[in-house]
Amino acid sequence: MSTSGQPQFRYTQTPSKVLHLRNLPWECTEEELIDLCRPFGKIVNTKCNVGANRNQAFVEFADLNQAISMVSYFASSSEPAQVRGKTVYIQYSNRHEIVNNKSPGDVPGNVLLVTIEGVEAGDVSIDVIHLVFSAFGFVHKIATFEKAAGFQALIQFTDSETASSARNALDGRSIPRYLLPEHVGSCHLRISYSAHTDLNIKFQSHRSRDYTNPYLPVNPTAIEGIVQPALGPDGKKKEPESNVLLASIENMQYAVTVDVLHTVFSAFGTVQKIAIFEKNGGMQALVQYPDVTTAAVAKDALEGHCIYDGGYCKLHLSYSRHTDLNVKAHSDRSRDYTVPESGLLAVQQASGLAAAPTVWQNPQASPMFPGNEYAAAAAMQAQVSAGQVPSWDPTMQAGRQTFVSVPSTFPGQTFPGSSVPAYATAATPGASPHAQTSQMTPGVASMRMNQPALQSNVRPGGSSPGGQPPYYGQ
DNA sequence: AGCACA
Repeated sequence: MSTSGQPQFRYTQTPSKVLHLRNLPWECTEEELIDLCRPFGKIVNTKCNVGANRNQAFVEFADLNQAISMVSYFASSSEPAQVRGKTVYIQYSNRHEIVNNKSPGDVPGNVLLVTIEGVEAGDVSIDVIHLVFSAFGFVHKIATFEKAAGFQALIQFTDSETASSARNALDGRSIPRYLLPEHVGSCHLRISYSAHTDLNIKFQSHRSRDYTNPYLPVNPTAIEGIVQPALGPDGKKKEPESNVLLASIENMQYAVTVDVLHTVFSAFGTVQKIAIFEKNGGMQALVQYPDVTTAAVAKDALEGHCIYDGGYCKLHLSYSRHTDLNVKAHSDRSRDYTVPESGLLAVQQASGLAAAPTVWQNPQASPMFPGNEYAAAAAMQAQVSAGQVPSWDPTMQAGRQTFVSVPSTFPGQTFPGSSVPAYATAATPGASPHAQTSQMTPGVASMRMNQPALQSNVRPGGSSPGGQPPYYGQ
């Protein structure tokens, strides 16, 4: 192996339509780069701020001859190539195309996604973050959260120019030591752009702030130092009740889709919204009912039971801190049943249930969250605990079905004497068998859906469900 | 002033 450590520079370089530019001024912008290169041809790609000093760049021309013309021009010119008065050295790159130029996080926006490496959430207060980023302009909102990647913050500026200046100045830098606790070692900021334009901050808390709205209520449970979970009679932590249940699914041998969950949870009342997300390699879901009472009944009835026989897809339920999920109306990871849908609408109206378009609070919730599930989730409800951050993956949209059938071929799925479809459809929110909930007690092997009601409804997808009712074994 | 990204 060559271990000299000295790069072997080639003095005769193979022409490439990609040019390597050095000695650029600090944080040279793409615009400055393009201004320099544009006279020689069509620029199809760039990569700026490359190298340890971020003073190198690559430019890719559409045509090799254009690159050659630029190199040739400056090779024979008495005036060197310059940016901001600095001489720029140009040579052919040793690669022939620029790859992976712009990840989603490189597309500028007014909201930054900041990962603070090497710290825990408690080490960097939101006030410190605010202080650091306010140097570049008015910070509108901040939402912080913890993810596998570390402690992260979404920081909303007025515009992408302000956000860019903050990013350019702070990316890769560290928060000044005097702002941090003693025990914190290095703490580098990794900054990219979020796809968000406006964060949805519900409370002022130690996790989230909205500096544009001083009257926003303070979330008492989210204030640092006041977090003291209520204790139940048995002395165990008692989580506050909620109309939204957090379901974690254990031993998930089979697919658990939004539709499966809707079927299961509709047995206890109208399911308004569902969001499925991954957590620590497992699967969790948030299920929203209209009221706490219904959620409580569902929680008690379903806790510890399995969706499928054989101990598969065992449910564990707790109350979420959410009260109103902000989810895509139709995706394979989430569903908002309060949003009228063609086909559904007719059924709902026919059954006397007003399809209330006013309930659709978040027409903006659908747009792209390119892979930034943490970001999307954070904005969903900024004060949410890290353990309950829903996410969804809009990239999965392409292959989604409107209604996915419950698989009908689960081994060991016993349901004696029943061939009744397991479907509670999105069209049957009113068909929920409250009257039956008393039967839905643990220990009962089969906890059936309201079968007549279910059968009376036609699924929008039109296909005949081949599945059997979910089985709630112990 | 000397080649990114995963």
